Amino acid sequence: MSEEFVQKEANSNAGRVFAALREDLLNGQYQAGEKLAIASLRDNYQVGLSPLREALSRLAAVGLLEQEAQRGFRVPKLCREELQDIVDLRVELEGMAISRALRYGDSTWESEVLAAGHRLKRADGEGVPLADWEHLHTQFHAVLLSSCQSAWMLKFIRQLHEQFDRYRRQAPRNLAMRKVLNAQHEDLVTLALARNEVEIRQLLERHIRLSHEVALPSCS
Amino acid sequence: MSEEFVQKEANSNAGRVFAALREDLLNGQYQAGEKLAIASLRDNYQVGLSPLREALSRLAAVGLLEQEAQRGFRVPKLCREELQDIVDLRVELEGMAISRALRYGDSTWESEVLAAGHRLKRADGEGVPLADWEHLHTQFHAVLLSSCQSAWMLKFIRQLHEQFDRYRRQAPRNLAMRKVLNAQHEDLVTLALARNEVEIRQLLERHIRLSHEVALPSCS
DNA sequence: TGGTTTGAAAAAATCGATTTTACGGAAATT
DNA sequence: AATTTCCGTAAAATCGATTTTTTCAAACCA
Repeated sequence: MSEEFVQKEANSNAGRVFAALREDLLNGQYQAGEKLAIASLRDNYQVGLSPLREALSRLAAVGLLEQEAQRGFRVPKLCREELQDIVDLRVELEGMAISRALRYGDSTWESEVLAAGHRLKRADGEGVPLADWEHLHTQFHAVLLSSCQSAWMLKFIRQLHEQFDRYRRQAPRNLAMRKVLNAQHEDLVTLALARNEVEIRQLLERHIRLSHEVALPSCS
Repeated sequence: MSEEFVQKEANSNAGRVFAALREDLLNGQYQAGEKLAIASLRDNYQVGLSPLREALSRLAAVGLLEQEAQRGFRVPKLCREELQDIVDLRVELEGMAISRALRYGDSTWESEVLAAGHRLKRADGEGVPLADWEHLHTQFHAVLLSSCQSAWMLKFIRQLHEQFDRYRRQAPRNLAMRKVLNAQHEDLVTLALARNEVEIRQLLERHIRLSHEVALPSCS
């Protein structure tokens, strides 16, 4: 997770409970479709109602929760059609972003891509907690596109990744595909440093669509 | 404005103050860069601190406000680079959306496009409040893309329109360009009903980039 | 019996008071 | 004279109590 992000959320109860709830939602700690009992959240996360409700409002605003007036908050359901929507948009937006990232990326970006790829590969083994790998994986994809010079594109892509992770982390482990996906991460680094736009776009699309296959079983 | 939207926001103080603040922010009631005094907002909008802070949190989550921990909320500045970013993304996303809208739109969609175009044209005259025209204009563009079958694309486009309006509504009136833009709305209806994908994509891009010209003076 | 009304319990939303933190100028130190 | 420290004011953030709304089951009526 990026330092600014931690910094930004760490100084207030509202920020802390937002980050904690977000993490738990992405990890499937709450059932899809489940209604959140505000009173028990208050106890579990050790905060008052005001910061808690602020966090819930923010999560609803970015689509990690649904809010019905006077009826509280609930976890959105998972459905095939939405997953397909998310994947197709990811392909389009990340395709645009990677092209621009290759165009604008400087040598600092190159070394960050290399470093993020290395950290991700190193964490692939057995002895590393899954949560750590997830963070490094998220960060790898973020760094890869970070030099695209479009703040709004990055914002939307980040939001789509969050949504996608809700699906992927619910799906059963698939070791064979995981192996292929990990190999693709290494190839992405190589193609990025080589500034091979055509091939990296193709590979990125294959990568996203393969992730889709992995995530698909999470829908009902 | 769509019925669901009104319905959704109208039942709670948090929802009402969110809608009201959003409207005022889009209309430039608050200076770009200005820090919002929460206490006076409480008086102006006649609500307590809890629903007010929920509304502010939501607005920050969608980028209509910036939040610094322990330092309250402030209105984001307007800058050329961000406007360019927003416009380029609008061209890409709305281009994708209009193609899909033509593909999936049925006869109900056709009549909605026709109706929205008619209402917009009728409100073009002198005797109609600007706020009404703005709503009809927003709705026209929303209806045009509504049949694209991608909820996330529509969500992002809506967000970009909000941001873009912050700029456009600050810019001085430009009657000549306004006339051209209004004519384009009529052509968009014609091309949509004719399902002319190539030409409507070109026109939509011209329309967006011309709006950009109109909005540009709002920066600095 | 099927459907509607009612009322108590539960949950959500809101409020006003309290606590915590940032801000800005004056005093003090180097 | 410039920088740092201190302290009072103002603002933001949080809390717990209160109000409002929903829920659901039992009672009631047709």
